[in-house]
Amino acid sequence: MTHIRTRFAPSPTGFMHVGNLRTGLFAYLTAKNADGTFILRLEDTDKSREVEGSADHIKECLKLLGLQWDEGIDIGGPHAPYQQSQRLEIYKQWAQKLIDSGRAYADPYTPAEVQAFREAAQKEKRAFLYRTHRPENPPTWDGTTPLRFKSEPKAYEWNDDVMGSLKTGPEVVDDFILIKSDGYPTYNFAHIVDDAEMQVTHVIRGQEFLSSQPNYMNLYEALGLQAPIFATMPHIMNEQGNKKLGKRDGAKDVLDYVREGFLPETLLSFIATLGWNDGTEQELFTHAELIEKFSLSRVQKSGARFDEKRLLWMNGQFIRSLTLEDLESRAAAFWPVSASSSDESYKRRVLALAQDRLKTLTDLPALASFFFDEPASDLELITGNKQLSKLDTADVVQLLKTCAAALRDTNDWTAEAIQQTLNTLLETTGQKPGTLFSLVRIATTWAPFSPQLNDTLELLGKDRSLARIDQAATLLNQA
RNA sequence: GGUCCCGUCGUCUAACGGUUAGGACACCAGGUUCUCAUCCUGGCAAUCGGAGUUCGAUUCUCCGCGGGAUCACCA
Repeated sequence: MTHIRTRFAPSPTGFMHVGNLRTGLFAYLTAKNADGTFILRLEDTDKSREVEGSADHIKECLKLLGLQWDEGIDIGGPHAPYQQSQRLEIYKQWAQKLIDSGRAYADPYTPAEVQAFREAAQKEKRAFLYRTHRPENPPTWDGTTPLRFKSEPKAYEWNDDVMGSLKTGPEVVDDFILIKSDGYPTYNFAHIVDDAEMQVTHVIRGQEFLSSQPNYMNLYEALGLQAPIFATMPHIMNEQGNKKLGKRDGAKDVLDYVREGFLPETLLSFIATLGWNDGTEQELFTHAELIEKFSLSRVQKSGARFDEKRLLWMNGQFIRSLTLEDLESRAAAFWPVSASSSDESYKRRVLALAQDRLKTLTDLPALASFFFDEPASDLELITGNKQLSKLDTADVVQLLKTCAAALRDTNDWTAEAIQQTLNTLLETTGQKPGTLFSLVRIATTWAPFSPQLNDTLELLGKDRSLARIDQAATLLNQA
């Protein structure tokens, strides 16, 4: 069994979205499932598109999901450097091999001239092929013009670990640029050199590269290299399902999801199951389970649509699976400002009541602010209530006073004792739970929804609960 | 337009050529002495079309149709 080595090789041209990250995740899982090596390489060969801070962003995203690389930028390794802009000499050496063997030549055309060829082809509704314009006596390459690969077109048939058996005709193989006129290699050249030097065994990448695959195989042959195993990931489609997920149209920064209260565990499980399943009916996976169960052969061939509803559900599931202590540390950044003066044990009790209700951590303020702030009263909650609107205002006030009195006499202020009192009130007042409980709930929280009444009152405390009920009675009297 | 890939409920998906085509999300209905959730129960809902191979095709082949990708001195 050969030692599996995979790599994730993003370019630092902006933020990562779930599509990018999934490619990285599957490369990571392929390696880790086989006790292999996961490499992080930075493909920064296009200086004009480079975005400041992207490299840090990429590393942050990987670390967030626990995708620690074994070799790569920052940490180095036996094939350092892992940043392409620092490997220019290596590409030049490999390029020289191709020049020497007559498989690379200086491209004498200006960009405008190539563009003219392209447009002519387009006009005739043909695919553009550079090699039909290949110069007969190209000048010696001096590094000021692009260096092109001289292809040897042929048909290919190969196996892809995800897509299965694939084949193409010779018409798709073309001469492509190896080294740009600025001295940097193209992706097409650099990644092949690096994968060979770094002994990458499995090349895992998105479907957008499928059509250039024959070119790569032609280059492998020209370089005398054995091609690695290929695994092509299907696209993740946008919410409408009509386009590959991309930054231009709505794809979100992965870190934005964290800012919006999604757990890293959710993101990991969600991204993994977008196009992969383990063949059982399991829906949620931990990091360890993914490593254990992942296999490329169970990756879907067709594109999967990004479904935010499912993400939301999954996040709720993971939130509920956390211990209270864990949830508390995750929630730290999401409390309403009014909670800042509250102590940790109180906040923890609030969380215990909110845990079942959270879909994202950003829901916290809406769910719990009345535990910290005095809520603004909203009589609409009473007048718009189906049960309560049947009663006269005077009756409602009287009811509140009766409740306040009974609760005031409740000495042991626990959820159990409060429930006892509330049950007794049901009997003495003859009201239905839907009327009585709703009234007290609204009077003490002024929220459209809240945790169970006895738990809410217990946590608010006796004094605060009674004060709010009294105030509600006063307010209604004035209305 | 050329080339390549893909095609099971609305969505994500399961099904050695033999299943009443299964699960999950979403949605709908009911239950859990109050709201909102959670949780539980039930419901709705799919093999793109046509040929062929076969005793038998979601599954294999071909032709359509539909969707996507690609055709850069971007990756």
